Amino acid sequence: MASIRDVAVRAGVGIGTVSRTLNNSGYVSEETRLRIMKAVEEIGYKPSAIATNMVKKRTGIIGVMVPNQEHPFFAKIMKHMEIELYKQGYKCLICNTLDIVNRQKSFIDMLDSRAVDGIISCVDELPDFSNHSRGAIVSFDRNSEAGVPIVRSEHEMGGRLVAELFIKKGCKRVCQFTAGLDKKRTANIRHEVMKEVLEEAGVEVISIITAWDALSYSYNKDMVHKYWDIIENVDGIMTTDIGALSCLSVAQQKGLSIPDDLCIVAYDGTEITELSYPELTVVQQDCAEIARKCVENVLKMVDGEKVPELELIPVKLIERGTT
Amino acid sequence: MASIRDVAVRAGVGIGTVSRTLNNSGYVSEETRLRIMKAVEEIGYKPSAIATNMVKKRTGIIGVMVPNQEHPFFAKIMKHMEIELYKQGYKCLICNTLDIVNRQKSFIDMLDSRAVDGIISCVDELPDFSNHSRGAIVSFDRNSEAGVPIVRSEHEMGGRLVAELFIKKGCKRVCQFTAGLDKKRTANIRHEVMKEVLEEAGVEVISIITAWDALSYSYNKDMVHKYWDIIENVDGIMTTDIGALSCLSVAQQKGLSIPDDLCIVAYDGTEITELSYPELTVVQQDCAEIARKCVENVLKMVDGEKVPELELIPVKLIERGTT
DNA sequence: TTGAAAGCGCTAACAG
DNA sequence: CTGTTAGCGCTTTCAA
Repeated sequence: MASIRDVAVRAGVGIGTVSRTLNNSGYVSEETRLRIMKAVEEIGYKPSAIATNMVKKRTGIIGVMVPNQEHPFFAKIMKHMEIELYKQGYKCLICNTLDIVNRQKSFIDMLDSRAVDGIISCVDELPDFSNHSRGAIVSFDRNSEAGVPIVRSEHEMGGRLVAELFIKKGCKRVCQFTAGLDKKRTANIRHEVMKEVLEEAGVEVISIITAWDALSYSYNKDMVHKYWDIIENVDGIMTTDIGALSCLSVAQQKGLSIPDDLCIVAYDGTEITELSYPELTVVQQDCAEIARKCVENVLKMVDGEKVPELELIPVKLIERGTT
Repeated sequence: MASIRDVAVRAGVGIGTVSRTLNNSGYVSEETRLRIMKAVEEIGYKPSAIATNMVKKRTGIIGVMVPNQEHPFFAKIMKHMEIELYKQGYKCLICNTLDIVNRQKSFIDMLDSRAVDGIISCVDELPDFSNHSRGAIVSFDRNSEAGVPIVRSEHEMGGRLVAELFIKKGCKRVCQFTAGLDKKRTANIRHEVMKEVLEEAGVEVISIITAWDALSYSYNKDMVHKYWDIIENVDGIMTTDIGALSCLSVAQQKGLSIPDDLCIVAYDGTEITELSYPELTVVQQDCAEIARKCVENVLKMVDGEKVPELELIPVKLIERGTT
């Protein structure tokens, strides 16, 4: 593999001059520039990114860690992150944690080994950072407890919007599937807030705790069947996209009329919610903006700048056919 | 940032010895090993991956290039690739081409600059490789024309399975949405074969050419509406998951009874096809196996081994509620 | 067993 | 304007 030295020899110049022309830094006479470019062309020289990394102590790579990139929400977020990183001249390395601690750990380790310049992470609990350089790391959608800056949707607003919609529709008994009501986990905030607002208005709220985040579509459907005796006795339900689609599907199968018998609201609002009939009413997270903000902040941290501890991205209620 | 030299000084040994202990290569006495590990611990030393790359001339990174990672099929494939690469000790860098040539090009360039050890690619036409080292690159699901080895589903079988199913169901007029009938594009093979088998059996086939691959869910629905006068006059339709879901949704909206009025078969068979009611009948691609094979082959190429020009992965027909 | 030395390919002073 | 030199942090001979 040709190196910068080969080019220098061929063009009859020093390697410094070659470096300067290639990087457009410092002065190079037009004549030698041409000679060098010709040599580059002739021997098909391509600079080694690895060697540049060595000198610059940067790889230009940001790692993105999500539970499962196949999940529509994460797939969408990641796509936008890659696009945003590309705009900024960075590359995007991925890790599906699959809720396996070892995977998280080995990914985080890449920060220490400087294999990546920074990390954008979405895991419930980051490993203990006490032994780590801490480096450039931002978290999104989940809490970290480790003093890592976080970017997330304004789930307080989301929960309130859903509650108000249910009230407007005259619902009296509402059910929500949630991974818990512990506010430490940011995704639970919407459920907690919805519950508060609804109960204040005299609406009964039933919270079913499940591993609802599981990508497994069949798991979601199983849950709907399992709790059907509850669901068929409520007039409103809120859960994530996949869960909502499962509810709709099972409800139709059981002969319910949507939204007359049951109002369904999907949280996340990825495109799959437009594929059912009727289309789902959703609270939509602004994935593009979340991604943009994460990238902006992690790159600031790479450059040693400070970033806010918390960034809130507004959500949007879109009323469609299930309410 | 502590370097191997700092460790050596602290432990009172040479850097070679430190390297040997850390990599478990060569002889090191238990005593000095302990001393070195202690020093490592004390100064919190973490080896620099960049420096190792420099000397090994490898990054341990494989690039994966797809049109759009948000698309359910690619999201699934990529997840399995990441998992498979992780198993083999490799990391996974992503690129959404978004059908932008510059993006493809700059990604492929990483092979030349040795920023990645190999590439797994899914684009219609790879850039001209005449100026490239060619390196370790495999293609999946799409043709390349560049002599790049390819891994893909056995779409011939897929097309035949769908055709036979339509025949079994007594369909007389079948419609398919396709990006073309040109067999050079591997995704078209199934459409071409289905058409042949069906016409041989006396079934009329209508092929509608669209940019059906577009992720845009709304685009898919628009197409269904646009060609509704055709669709309402056929008794069978085959297209990809998202297209099929769109058809089902619109058909239900128009009051058709599925599958009595219209049989729908989705090609790809990702999990979203289980979320509708009725669930979609599908031809399912084996994403995990495609991913496994791609990884296996690209890593072989990284090691200089030869791999087959073409690997065919069987598909599976799953009859559900829309046929 | 272990230390010293020679690179890996490039960038960034620095001296002409 | 341009060539030389000194590393970047690590692995790997090669002697000792």
